Amino acid sequence: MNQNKIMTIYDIAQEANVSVATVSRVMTGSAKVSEEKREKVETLIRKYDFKPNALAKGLSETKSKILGIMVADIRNPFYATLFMECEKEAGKYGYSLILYNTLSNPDLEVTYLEKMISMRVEAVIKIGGRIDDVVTDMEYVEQVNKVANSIPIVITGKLDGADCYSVRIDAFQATDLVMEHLFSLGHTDIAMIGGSTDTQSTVERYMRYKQQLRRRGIQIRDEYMIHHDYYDDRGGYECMKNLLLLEDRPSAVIAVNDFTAVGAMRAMAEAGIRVPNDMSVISYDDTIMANIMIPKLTSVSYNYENFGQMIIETVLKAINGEEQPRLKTIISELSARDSCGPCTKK
Amino acid sequence: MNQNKIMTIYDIAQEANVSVATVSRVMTGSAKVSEEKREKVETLIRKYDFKPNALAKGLSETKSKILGIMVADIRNPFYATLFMECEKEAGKYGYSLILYNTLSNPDLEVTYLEKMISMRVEAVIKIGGRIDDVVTDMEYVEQVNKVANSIPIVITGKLDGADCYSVRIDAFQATDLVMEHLFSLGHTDIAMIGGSTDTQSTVERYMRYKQQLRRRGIQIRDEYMIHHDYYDDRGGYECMKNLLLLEDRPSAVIAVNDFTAVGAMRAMAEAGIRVPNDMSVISYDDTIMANIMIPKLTSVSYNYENFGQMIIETVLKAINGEEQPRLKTIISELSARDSCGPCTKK
DNA sequence: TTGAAAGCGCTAACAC
DNA sequence: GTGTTAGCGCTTTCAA
Repeated sequence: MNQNKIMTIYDIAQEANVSVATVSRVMTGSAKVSEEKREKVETLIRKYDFKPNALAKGLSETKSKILGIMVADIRNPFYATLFMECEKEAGKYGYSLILYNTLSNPDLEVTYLEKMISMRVEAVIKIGGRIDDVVTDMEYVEQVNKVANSIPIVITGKLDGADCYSVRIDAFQATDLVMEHLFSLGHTDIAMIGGSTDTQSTVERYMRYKQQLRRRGIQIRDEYMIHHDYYDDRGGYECMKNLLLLEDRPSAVIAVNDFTAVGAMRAMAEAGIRVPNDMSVISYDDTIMANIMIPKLTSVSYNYENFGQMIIETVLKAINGEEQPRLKTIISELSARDSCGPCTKK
Repeated sequence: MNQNKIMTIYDIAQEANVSVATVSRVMTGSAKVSEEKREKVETLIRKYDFKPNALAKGLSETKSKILGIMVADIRNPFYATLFMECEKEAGKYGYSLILYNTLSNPDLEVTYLEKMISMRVEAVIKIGGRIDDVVTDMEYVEQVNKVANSIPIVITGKLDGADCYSVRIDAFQATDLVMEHLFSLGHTDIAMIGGSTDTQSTVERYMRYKQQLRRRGIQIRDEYMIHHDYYDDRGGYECMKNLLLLEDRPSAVIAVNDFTAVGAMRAMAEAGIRVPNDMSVISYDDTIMANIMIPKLTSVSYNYENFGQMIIETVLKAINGEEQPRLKTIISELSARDSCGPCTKK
């Protein structure tokens, strides 16, 4: 195995007694070629299973046909699903995706950004991560903008001085869905748990949550809002532990993502609290986990396929220099399942 | 944004009054350069934030510094985790990963294989997928071998005529762990569910399961072995539904992966069967799901970090043409958690 | 040390 | 239609 001479168009051209230009033409279909020569060339291509060198092609055309995509952690089903949809859509246009996991490591973000530049990816897609920090780190934004200067960047977070396109979930609309669902079930004592105060999308959820309570004339209780640095099950577990310390417990709990809900439900199970009989749980993202839990989680759902398509569409337009809005918005739906029930609190 | 002239070594060379060769030398450190010129060049590099074109570099050196990786479905935490570890390890050596999801679509597998060749990835990593089919599709293997002819391929499945390197889990050893654990808890009526008869690794698990029963003089019952085409929670759910139809139910159930276990546990919950009091559940892969379930799943665990490292190590050696075994083996450990208990069946 | 120039494999402008 | 050739941006002999 390994090493049986790799073919080039020169080899093909020679054996076919034509010029490399002709070979190139039949490969790309960029110009007319006589039936006869085309036949000959195509036969050889098949014979040798010739695959043109994408690096050379990329170099020559100054387009790599590669997109770079950075996610916080591909093990999170939210990211994985979105990645897949992006891949599917990008594939239709001949693009391949280089994936980088930043693991929320600022240094890695920068390192990877540089790698992508070197690789001459035609656009970078950033899903989550530092760009969504509430307090904008100007130094970082500057880094990003330096890149954006030559390569289009599409993010799923907020903009705030960053020179990118944004395709993001409308956190307000999503939260309205949650609140209305809970209200319709008679809940008024509602808590919100998980998520960091550093993350814009989280902050917006809390903001809207408070607005909605206020609108209904329901008192806002600080002890019903519990943040956590980690968006994993541990975070949810700890938040819920704290919540359960309260004398007057809520009848419903909103978790900022499925992971958090999962952790919360563990804490509840340990405390002998039944979902949804004793307490309702609702969350965001509608990942695979929502379906897996017992009871199944009611969760805010996005049309991931649309989401991915919109990202890629934005990428493509940006690459082609087409005019388009800087900010596009994804609206959510509610996947009502089994973790929410009527308010039973007297 | 977009387009402020991208620099090349020519631009740098010109402004520094040196030749491109010199610039190249300071970038790669491939040869001595006078302190003075080096300074000048480095200053300019920093000034313009110059990043060399990886495509040109790749073309020139005929090495892309890219690895292609094909997984069945990145949404499966098993694949996601392994991907991440590979990325981490590959990054140490300057490699980036292009990820492709085959979604078990044979056509896609071939398409992606071709893309990788074009991209001149230095090696391809295949995790799961058709190469692990029990009945070897000779046509497909031929396809693979044609690739392997010029690019090293590392798989996690069986070989069987495929000209690749394999880093795989020892299914026998893993299953021994499972059986011993169950035996030690007093179980003898043990079922195995999920997984397709088309998949080698699954078949091996069933095989060893039977061997172990036989060894202990326990009767093998066909109705205790239920296969399913899908390795997801639905598969597990349906298998368990069937199992529960039985008059004489097992006291413990082995699921071929966490997903299957999860689905099975749903069916059990619906039937009012408590885990582990009424029935024990154990599975393979120890993904995030194992930790999330209530009760937490006992599952066969691999050291994913080692796994990833071994894959990359194999890749690297293959790229460098170093001699190495065709088959390397990953041994498993058991993560004992809460889903298995002593046998309570009278 | 340093520079000139060939070469990596492909595309596209140009001339025939 | 078809071939020649000049890039694309970098590395690496080969001389000097």
